[in-house]
Amino acid sequence: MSEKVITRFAPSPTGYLHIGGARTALFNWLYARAKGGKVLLRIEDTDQARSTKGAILAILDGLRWLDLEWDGEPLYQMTRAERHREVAEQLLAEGKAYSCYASPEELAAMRERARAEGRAPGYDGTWRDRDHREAPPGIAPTIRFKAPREGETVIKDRVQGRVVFANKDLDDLVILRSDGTPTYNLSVVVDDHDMDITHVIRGDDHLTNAARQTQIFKALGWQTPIYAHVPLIHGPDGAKLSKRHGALGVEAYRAMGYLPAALRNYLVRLGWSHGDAEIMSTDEMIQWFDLDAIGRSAARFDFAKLENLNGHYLRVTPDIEIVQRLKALVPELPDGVALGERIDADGWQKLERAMPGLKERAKTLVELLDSASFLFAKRPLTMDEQAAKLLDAAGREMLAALLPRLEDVSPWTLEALEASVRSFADETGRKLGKAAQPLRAALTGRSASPGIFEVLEVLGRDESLARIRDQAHAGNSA
RNA sequence: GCCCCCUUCGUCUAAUGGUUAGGACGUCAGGUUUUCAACCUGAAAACAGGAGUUCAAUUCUCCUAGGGGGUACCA
Repeated sequence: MSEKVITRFAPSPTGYLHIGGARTALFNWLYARAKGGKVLLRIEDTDQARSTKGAILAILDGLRWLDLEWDGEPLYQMTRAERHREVAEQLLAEGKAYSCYASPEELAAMRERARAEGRAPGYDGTWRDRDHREAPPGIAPTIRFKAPREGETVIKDRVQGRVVFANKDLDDLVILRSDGTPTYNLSVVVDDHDMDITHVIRGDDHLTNAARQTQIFKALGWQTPIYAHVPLIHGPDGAKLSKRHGALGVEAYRAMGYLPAALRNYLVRLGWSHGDAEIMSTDEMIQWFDLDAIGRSAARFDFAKLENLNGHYLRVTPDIEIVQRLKALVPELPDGVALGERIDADGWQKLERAMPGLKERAKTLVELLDSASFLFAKRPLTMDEQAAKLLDAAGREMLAALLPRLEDVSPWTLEALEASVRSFADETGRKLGKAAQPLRAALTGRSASPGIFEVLEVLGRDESLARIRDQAHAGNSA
């Protein structure tokens, strides 16, 4: 085995890349990068009935979006089925495995009986020592691993510590299905060995599997990798993650307008910490990450904190990058296609110019886009409830009075506009807010927006004046 | 049922055999302000319960409770 650290992320392609999987991938990636090693990607598709092409694509896509590039080509475990079968045959030949002719019905009955009698529902070992000549005809057997019945199996885990399983509690598991395909526990052992995996970092739902795999490693005379079983992520209510709260594919987070950097930063702090560090760059994560600082208790998923982090990353991301991300995001949104058509080249330019004021205020890209909608709105604007309130008689009167002042502003720059409006407010004995709020309503249709002078400037002279006239005049005719 | 794991503010977590148990998010109250955010200041907020070890336990041990995972010809 090489000295170099080799980790692997090994998702099964039976669904999207969920948030727990994403964190596992991140931990594997970080550890490999921290130690100057490699992360391999292995698609565990030995269950052909449940694996789908779409899931594989979603997983690869999710990892790329999170910017967790793996080393080398992804390995599809099924392509190694022949090798797995060889190892199973070897075990069989060495008397460390045996053929089992029990039918699914018999197994179900066996479990039923065990439950009724209050025993562990595992396989009872019927065919372990039974003569093969008693095998029922026409039945393709499974191959079962002959697990040790006495003693204990100990796993030394970098997160969980020393965990001891009594061998009597671990039954003889199927390593080769009756159709000759390998099952998970065999494939994992063979591939982890053949791929020189040094560290297995995965969810602690695999803790029992670690014991079974250790037994197989031993039977094969191979050295086990170093294990690190990370606690799972729960939903906000402490229960298992469900679709309603967080057990979404990473693409769902992308569609909700989260930034990969924010999601990574959020996930790395779920179960791992480095003193009081909260916001950290990827380089810092790599520098600081280690297995020993991973906690042993499950964490709950908290959208509020993710949002806070996302807001932070939005504020520090360059404007042009945000525009690019929005361009990529828009088609994924509900009504996104229509929205995309409404935003022309000029619209995207306006968006970029308005970005400093917009990104300051948004928690997600979706929210940002929504607050930018005034940029693309067609006159006459529809007013939301708050905006309508601001445009009462006094508000409209103010606009009518302010209008000629603005018409005289030249050049149409933020500084000149601010000077003009401020002097207007001064001279007419108004607080700035009394002028700014109706103006904001007229220009954006809302009561909250980026700074009003930025809005005027980005909208441009003609559009701004037209929007103000719409409201000033509407007041007269009403 | 059986096996395994876990338990510090609402949430993520830090630290320690002797501390005012720290930080962050969220909440609340102020400040700033053209709105909303952001930002600044402050506040409330935790060692699951019970035994034991010890001069001393949040920290070590055990038990209980609660939560989670596993118990497939799934991974």
